[in-house]
Amino acid sequence: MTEPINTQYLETLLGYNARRATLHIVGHFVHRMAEFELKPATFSALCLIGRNPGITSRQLCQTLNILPPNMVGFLKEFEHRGWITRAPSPFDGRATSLSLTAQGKKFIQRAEKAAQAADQHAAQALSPTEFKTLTRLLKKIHHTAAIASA
Amino acid sequence: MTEPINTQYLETLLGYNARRATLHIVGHFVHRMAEFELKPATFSALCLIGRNPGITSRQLCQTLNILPPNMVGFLKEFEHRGWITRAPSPFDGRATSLSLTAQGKKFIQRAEKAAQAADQHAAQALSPTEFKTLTRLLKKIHHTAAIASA
DNA sequence: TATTGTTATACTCTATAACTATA
DNA sequence: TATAGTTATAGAGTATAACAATA
Repeated sequence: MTEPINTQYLETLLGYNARRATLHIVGHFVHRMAEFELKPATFSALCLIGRNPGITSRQLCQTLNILPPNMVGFLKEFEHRGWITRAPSPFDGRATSLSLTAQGKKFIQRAEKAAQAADQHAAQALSPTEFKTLTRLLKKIHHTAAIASA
Repeated sequence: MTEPINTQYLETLLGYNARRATLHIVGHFVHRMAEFELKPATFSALCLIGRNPGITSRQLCQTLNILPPNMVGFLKEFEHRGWITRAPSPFDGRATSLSLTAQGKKFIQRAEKAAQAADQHAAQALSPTEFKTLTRLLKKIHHTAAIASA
């Protein structure tokens, strides 16, 4: 060990801090959600189906910024595990209407509790007020993208 | 188009917002830094070498949480482009001591300006105070990891 | 002609195993 | 015996091209 490494400049950058913090938070998430075999993308997709019964694959993709070919495997897995059902959309014969099964509802309910616990654990250095502030400012950032692409 | 998608629950989660915001910020970064052919990891590595002359590959890896095999290609590229020099470490015959060349210093100086501009552009929805608050809270989060692993 | 869901595939990023030379 | 740097390679995550069915 020689001298400590100077990281001061990098830590003035929003991008650097955002990337490092997200790696930390997602790391906790993946660790805690391992028992559910859910990762950020699959967890988010299941949550959205639960709160938006009848949502189509394309709507899921647009909302989560996932490309359609990469969603196919997720939905196949969800169906295979008995968490979702696919029905022809009543509005569009090309689309499929996604909903949670009773089993899927129970499962995601438990997973959502674990996700919140993972959040809290990853952000244990923050006060409740700081947690809320951080969440609000992050939301503000990624909502810029949604407005810009509308 | 049927009804709008409800994302309210997901947006209460720190992990979801952090991931989406970081994808937004890093997206801007990569776009703006394309002319320099630098991505987050290579940019950070060059910044650290610039501010820590004589740093070793291993120290770079530990500081940036990059695995040694994945650093090899970066350093090879930096050397090939004439941005860094490698010298045997005076402290340890196994290690190599990294420094920027005059050309590398000029290059990273321009790149750092562009990185700051990318940051500002990605966070244009935030006031200067909010920008500082967000940076501070993100730093607090990923510093937890550093302390926990010490 | 455009869009949904899909297959196949390529590319990038990250991770593991094993080697060499030095400590 | 342990560590620094390296090679080769495997695994995720993400991206593009092209197709059948429907609009």
